[in-house]
Amino acid sequence: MELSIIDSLKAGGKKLTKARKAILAVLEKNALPITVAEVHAGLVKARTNVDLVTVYRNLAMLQELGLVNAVGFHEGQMRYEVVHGRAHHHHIQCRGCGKIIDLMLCPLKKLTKLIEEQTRFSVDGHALEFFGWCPQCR
Amino acid sequence: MELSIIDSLKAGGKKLTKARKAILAVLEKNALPITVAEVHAGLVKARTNVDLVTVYRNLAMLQELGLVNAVGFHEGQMRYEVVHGRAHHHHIQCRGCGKIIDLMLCPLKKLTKLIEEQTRFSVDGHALEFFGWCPQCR
DNA sequence: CTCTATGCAAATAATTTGCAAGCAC
DNA sequence: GTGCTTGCAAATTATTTGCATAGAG
Repeated sequence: MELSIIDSLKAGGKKLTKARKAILAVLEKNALPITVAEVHAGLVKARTNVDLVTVYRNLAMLQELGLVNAVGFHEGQMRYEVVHGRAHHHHIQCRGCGKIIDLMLCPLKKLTKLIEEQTRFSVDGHALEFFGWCPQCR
Repeated sequence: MELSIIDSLKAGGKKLTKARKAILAVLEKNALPITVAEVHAGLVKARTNVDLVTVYRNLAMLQELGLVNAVGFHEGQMRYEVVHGRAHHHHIQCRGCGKIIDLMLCPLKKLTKLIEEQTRFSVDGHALEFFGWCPQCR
């Protein structure tokens, strides 16, 4: 059985602050991974005053606890999405307009085993993103 | 048949300068993807004076021509590797020491087709990196 | 000789750090 | 009350841009 977000915070010795509730709310409202600036903008729009630095610190903390996922599209910045309650998945981004779409698939289970045997690493994660051109941009 | 690096530069209307030769030499000496700072350090060590800005500009240009590949490990900076003469492949990085290893495999050919059908994107690339702990760090 | 490429300075953008005050538990 | 959290200011790091000069073809 899976811990709730709040339980996971407690288990990590973290407090449930106004800032954290608000940041999680913004992330949960957005299905797709968003930038730190977009999280912050979402907080401002919700009339929640949270410093940008606090957003950075909490996203890093939530990532350590495994509650959010960092996604990099080679944009010069990271994007974040909530993990909780969602199936493992990947994304594709349009090189034209930057649009992102969820891909509810992952072909890497078997491969991970193989890599562990070949490299002697213990593999505990992977990043997989696709790039291309969306119907509007191509 | 594949164009040589020099021919690819010519085809792109680019000049073969001392800086470019030196940057490509540094990249070719390193089998694994290296950071911009590491490219620059390699130039300095080879007693080639090339400004860091020139390194940035040339890596961007070489990437546009498809001669180098940008790899992101969520480190806050990009890494680059030469494409020329190498088989398509991916990497794994140790979360402890940062060590990178080549993985000479790619399981994504069929999946790409499927994604194109499902999303109506035309897919022209992907990024796939693995993370874990190397034998020394785990 | 012409047009691209480079160096230098400076700007921008993303992210991190230090420290005193605030708030959750 | 105590210690984790936050805000604010400032530092750091990565990357980009403007412009005059240098160099490849």
